[in-house]
Amino acid sequence: MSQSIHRAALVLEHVSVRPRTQSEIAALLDVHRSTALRILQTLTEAGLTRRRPDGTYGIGYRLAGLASLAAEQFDLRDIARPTIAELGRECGHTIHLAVLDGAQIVYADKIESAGPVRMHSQVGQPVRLHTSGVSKAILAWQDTATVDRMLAGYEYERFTDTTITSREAFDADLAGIRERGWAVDDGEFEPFIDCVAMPVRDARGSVIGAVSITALRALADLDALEALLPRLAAATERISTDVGWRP
Amino acid sequence: MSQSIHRAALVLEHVSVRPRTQSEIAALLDVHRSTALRILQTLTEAGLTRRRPDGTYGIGYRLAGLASLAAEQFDLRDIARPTIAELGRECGHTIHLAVLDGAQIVYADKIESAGPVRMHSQVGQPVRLHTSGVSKAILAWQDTATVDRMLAGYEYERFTDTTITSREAFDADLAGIRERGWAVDDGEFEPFIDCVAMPVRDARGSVIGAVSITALRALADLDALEALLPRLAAATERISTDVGWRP
DNA sequence: ATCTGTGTTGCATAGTGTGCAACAGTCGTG
DNA sequence: CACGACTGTTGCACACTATGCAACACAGAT
Repeated sequence: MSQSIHRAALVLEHVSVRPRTQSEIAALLDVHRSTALRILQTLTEAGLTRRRPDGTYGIGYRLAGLASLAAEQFDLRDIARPTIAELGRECGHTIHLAVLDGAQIVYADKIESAGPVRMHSQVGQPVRLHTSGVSKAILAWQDTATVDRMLAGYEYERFTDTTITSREAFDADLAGIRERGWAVDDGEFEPFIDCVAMPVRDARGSVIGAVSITALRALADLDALEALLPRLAAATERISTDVGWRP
Repeated sequence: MSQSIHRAALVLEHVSVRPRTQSEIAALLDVHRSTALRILQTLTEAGLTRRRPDGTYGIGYRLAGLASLAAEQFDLRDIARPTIAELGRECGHTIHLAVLDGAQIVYADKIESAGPVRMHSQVGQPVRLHTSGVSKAILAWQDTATVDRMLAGYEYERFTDTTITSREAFDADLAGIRERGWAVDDGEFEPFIDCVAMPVRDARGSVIGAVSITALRALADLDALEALLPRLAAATERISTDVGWRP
């Protein structure tokens, strides 16, 4: 590993939190002031940091430019796949990854269970917003304007006795999800198929996706699924960390 | 300057365009394969690059995370100020910088001319969309949904004989702007005050702002302002480059 | 089975990144 | 206004790290 490059990366971490003076950087890295200056000069020449008018160093515009250029490479699905595969192996149920994709939520990935039942959810297809755990785990943490936009004209079609059929009831459900940190689908779309779901966050803490564990009630009822919440929490925290979120 | 850190920055530039193999990186940097591997290993450990399942290296999620964390530091106004100040000195007229700010366009900065006339545009205030050069230079390159959203319910108030007073005429004007690359305000808000404006782009080429040169017609008519277009083009290209755009 | 290209590792050393001393500039205090 | 403290900057000697090399492992093509 390259010590100099590692130090440069640490500089970027520190200045991304807030702009820092050269002496602060020297102290944080435990190096001499002249060493800090040279690291900052090189990073600034590359556009990764910039010297602000007040003499502090902040993140440079080119760093944002690089992230933008590479936007197509950031596929949550790729990064989440090993983690949800492991979760599927551990608990033996169907695992879904869904992502917020513009104004809709789509299934991004799916780990089929080894059991006799196949869930008919399809990767790439939109998620039904009012019944599925993943969509509720995403919507619960979106701002009101986004939720309003996504639910404008939405039809709360009844599928089973537990289907939510009004915006008021849906909002109440989302409030409960925010409170406890996870969502459920209590046979709301198909009788006897339940799931639990938790959100995936990006670097800024915004919810960009969700992962769920789904099972036929005869194999694992909601209590059994809720017992898996610690594993689900570990998986979504791992995925969030992998895409840049820090607790 | 640190050669190692400079090389790391070059690696980031190259892999942001598209994912690359380790050997490609070695060739691009003109270093040994083992050197390229160690640079990539250090960047990957820091999350700035990541090794994809196919063995190539792309930009890492943490880089996007750093840019997100630092989003509040990216103030187009700060970066544009020296360039528009120089443009103002060179041509002796009033210079405006406007930015796309959510669903509106606002004046972000203004360089007053040394002449007797003061434009009453105010930094921080919204721009009148159908008459000003900067707003048209921004709107011309927004997607239809954005333009529709911004112009929903908009009142095309007539101020002078040249004011545009319909959405159809406005759209035709925007089409002309796209074709020639710059916008004008031909006394559309106040008689005898004209301007030319050009767009500012971000790293992905999206138009995020515009710069204009405004003058009293008695001092510089539209022909005189159009003669300044090369200087205006150089200024907007400089600002765009400074915020990460590459031709 | 063989060849080629790519990825990886341990190691010696070329050469770079480092800290130091000295200097310059700024700001607060008396 | 002078002084001290702190921060920023530069040239330089050298400590030590980043480098290329050789050797090896592996995958894919022939």
